Amino acid sequence: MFTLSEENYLKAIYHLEIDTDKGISTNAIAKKLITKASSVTDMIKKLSEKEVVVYKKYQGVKLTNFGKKIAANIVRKHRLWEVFLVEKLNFSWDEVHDVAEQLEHIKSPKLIDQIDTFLGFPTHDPHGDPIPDKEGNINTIEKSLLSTLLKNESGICVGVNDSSSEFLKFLDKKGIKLGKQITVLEKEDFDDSLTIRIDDIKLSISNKIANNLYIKKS
Amino acid sequence: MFTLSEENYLKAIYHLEIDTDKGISTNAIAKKLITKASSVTDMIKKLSEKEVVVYKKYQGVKLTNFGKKIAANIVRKHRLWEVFLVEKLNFSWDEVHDVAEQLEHIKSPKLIDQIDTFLGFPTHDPHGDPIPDKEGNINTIEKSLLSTLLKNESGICVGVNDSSSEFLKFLDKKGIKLGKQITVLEKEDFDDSLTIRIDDIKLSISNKIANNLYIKKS
DNA sequence: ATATATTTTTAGGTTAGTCTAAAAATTTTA
DNA sequence: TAAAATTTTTAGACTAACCTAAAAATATAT
Ligand SMILES: [Mn+2]
Ligand SMILES: [Mn+2]
Ligand SMILES: [Mn+2]
Ligand SMILES: [Mn+2]
Repeated sequence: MFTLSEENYLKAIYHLEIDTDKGISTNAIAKKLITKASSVTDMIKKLSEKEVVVYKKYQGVKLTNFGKKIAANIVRKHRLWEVFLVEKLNFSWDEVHDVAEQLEHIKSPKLIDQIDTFLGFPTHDPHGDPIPDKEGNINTIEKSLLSTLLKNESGICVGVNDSSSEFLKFLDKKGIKLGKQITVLEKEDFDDSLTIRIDDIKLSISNKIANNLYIKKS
Repeated sequence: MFTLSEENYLKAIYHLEIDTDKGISTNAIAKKLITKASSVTDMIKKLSEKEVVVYKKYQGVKLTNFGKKIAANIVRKHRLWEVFLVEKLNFSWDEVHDVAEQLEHIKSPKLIDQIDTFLGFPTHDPHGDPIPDKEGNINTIEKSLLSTLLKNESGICVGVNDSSSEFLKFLDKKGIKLGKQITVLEKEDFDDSLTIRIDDIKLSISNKIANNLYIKKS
């Protein structure tokens, strides 16, 4: 069994491994968990003892298959709880993350199974992120950052890169939701801002926004 | 804000105060929490600093009004989660307690409000225990242990005194559920066992059972 | 290639929450 | 009411999870 802190380290490493095949550096983990590198070294040694990570001094860490499974299960719980909060308890998508950070640590296999059933086996969370199955497998779909689309390309909005409350509220205000069709009408070389069409409305958005929205091209 | 451990101490004291007006002894708390008296003394000092209990050496502790409110809120969360698990997630009444012990510590006022609404503002948990309102008030009803009923008295089964999984499963097997009408047909002086009628079935139950079932006389 | 900068680890400390053993206070018994 | 038993507190230690500061290793720049 893993402590709350150990679970958070595993999850952090799991998320960091999505972008790379190399070992995850002490500093990267420290940054993600808002802690100190020395604390990370301590914890990594413990996780290594428990055989959830492989660690060689100065080389960074990698999750073992066992570690990946543990981590994926925490992510699974996190995302299922987020769906539950939005679908059943009237939370908005910018309110669920912090509560899910707590709920993901509840230990009860039956509970999460029943939540999954109750929700009708959802495949994605409210932010468009895929929900791992019980074995830890995830179904990744082909998606591109809106900022990489060319003029006249279009697709469906399927996810966010930044799921901070501020960004999500901003999207709400602009009427940008998952599932909406978006077409790039103009790209400004000057500041990389875009003019897009969504719901037959023209919208001008900055590069920062376009860099945090995922589109499934169509 | 209170730690998980502090919350468990507050809840333990809260439950122990139901049976008495006197200060709650160090040993009683240690027994309830399955810990050592010395640990209790340590924690009590901390809780006293935080003004949730009043403590004088060797005199036991009492919750302050503030402490009572905190404790009642944890009990509220515990019982609402138990209702949720039974009503919405197909848990049986003997499976919910341990999960609720974890869920009661989740910090999100909105979450518990929404669960309350989602459940239709239940007043009692699956074991017949009253759910405190947001201010910490509970609605106590007049109830008697089945063992105290006289021959030919009857009433509705409204609660259990022992909510261990073993006892609850035993009740399931015998067909004894909350809400059922129970009539005492016989009382044996010899071993204080009872013959009762429930659903037009005659049942013989030991004093130990009768001592753990609450009846609202009618 | 050597000096400089950065990253990582080690060493030593802190706090929360627990424990055992012993001392002190209170309660019970005779 | 004095001795015995019990309860409670204190003293000192331990572990998990952090921290700061310094040392060691690695990476970068000239
Ligand atoms: Mn989240
Ligand atoms: Mn999410
Ligand atoms: Mn319970
Ligand atoms: Mn209950």
